[in-house]
Amino acid sequence: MNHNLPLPCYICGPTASGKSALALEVAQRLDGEIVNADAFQLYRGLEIVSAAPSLEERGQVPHHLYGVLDPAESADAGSYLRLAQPVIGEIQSRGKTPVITGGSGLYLKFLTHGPAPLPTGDAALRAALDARPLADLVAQLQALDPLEAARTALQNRRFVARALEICLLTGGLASGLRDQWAAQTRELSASLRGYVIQRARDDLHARIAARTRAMLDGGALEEVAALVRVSPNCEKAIGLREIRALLAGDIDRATCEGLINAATRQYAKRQESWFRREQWLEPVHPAL
RNA sequence: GGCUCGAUAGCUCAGUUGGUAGAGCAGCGGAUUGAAAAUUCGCGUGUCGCUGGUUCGAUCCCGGCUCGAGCCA
Repeated sequence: MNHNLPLPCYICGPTASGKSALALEVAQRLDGEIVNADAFQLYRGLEIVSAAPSLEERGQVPHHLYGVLDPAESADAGSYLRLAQPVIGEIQSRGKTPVITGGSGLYLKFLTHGPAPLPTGDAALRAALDARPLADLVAQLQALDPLEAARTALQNRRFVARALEICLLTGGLASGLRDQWAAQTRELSASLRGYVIQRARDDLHARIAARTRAMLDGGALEEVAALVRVSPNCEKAIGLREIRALLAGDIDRATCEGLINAATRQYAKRQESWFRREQWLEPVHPAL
């Protein structure tokens, strides 16, 4: 590691906690540039629904990796890492501080702790695995890699299929590869710096409700209506399904708003769980 | 005004032939290294509308009251 390069600064927190605004402040103070770490703000044409920074905000400080993917493309933590690393390196090489901000915990984790030596997901294999009963997958994983099976939440189809996928793709043991990564990543947190925004639940929920309303009033319907081809990956953005149902006349506006709020609150809760474990993050409690 | 039905968790409701009650959703907590705004695990949070009566014991049975829905006037 080159110690002359500015160390990145991470700004984390649940959705609607005010990450973009804080990142802007930090970037201005540190002479930095902002790098997106949000799985959905990567997509073009999803700016409103994904609550990406406004053009006005982007004008104040250079922003990177916003709207760089077509909605028809799919992404994953690995492809994000390959996208982000050169951008971050380039910012550092110019003597600027990368201010990395976003709510996608797994993507951030790839950045901070590196990828495990595991194969990329294989769409065809996944389709084949998805077609089989969970009990089958569990039995096969237990046969191929009993240690991995013991460590896996066997009710979670995703996790079982992924573990099995690794074994089948590598012809080896998923558990062994994961151990390798765990060993090399143990001391990394010490050299990281970053902040996590923490807000009282009531406050966060109020901010979520206000933001949802502003989205629906501010062009989200038109944005969703304009989406043509959307990858299964991008399809999962909160708000897409709900706004489509509204556009189709299946639900009314109040119902749509309520559904989006609930989904967003649940997402925010999962994010808080994730970031709570990242003990290297320093909590920040913004004044209202 | 009369009759009927309903009133149980934050919401929608189930249930107890009388022994203080349980589902879904919401909520809360957890897991989580290539789908992650995904996926998944755990947790019931309650003056059973109010008030008398019967009973060893009432959320349940009976009377009255209040509120809501419907029907008849």
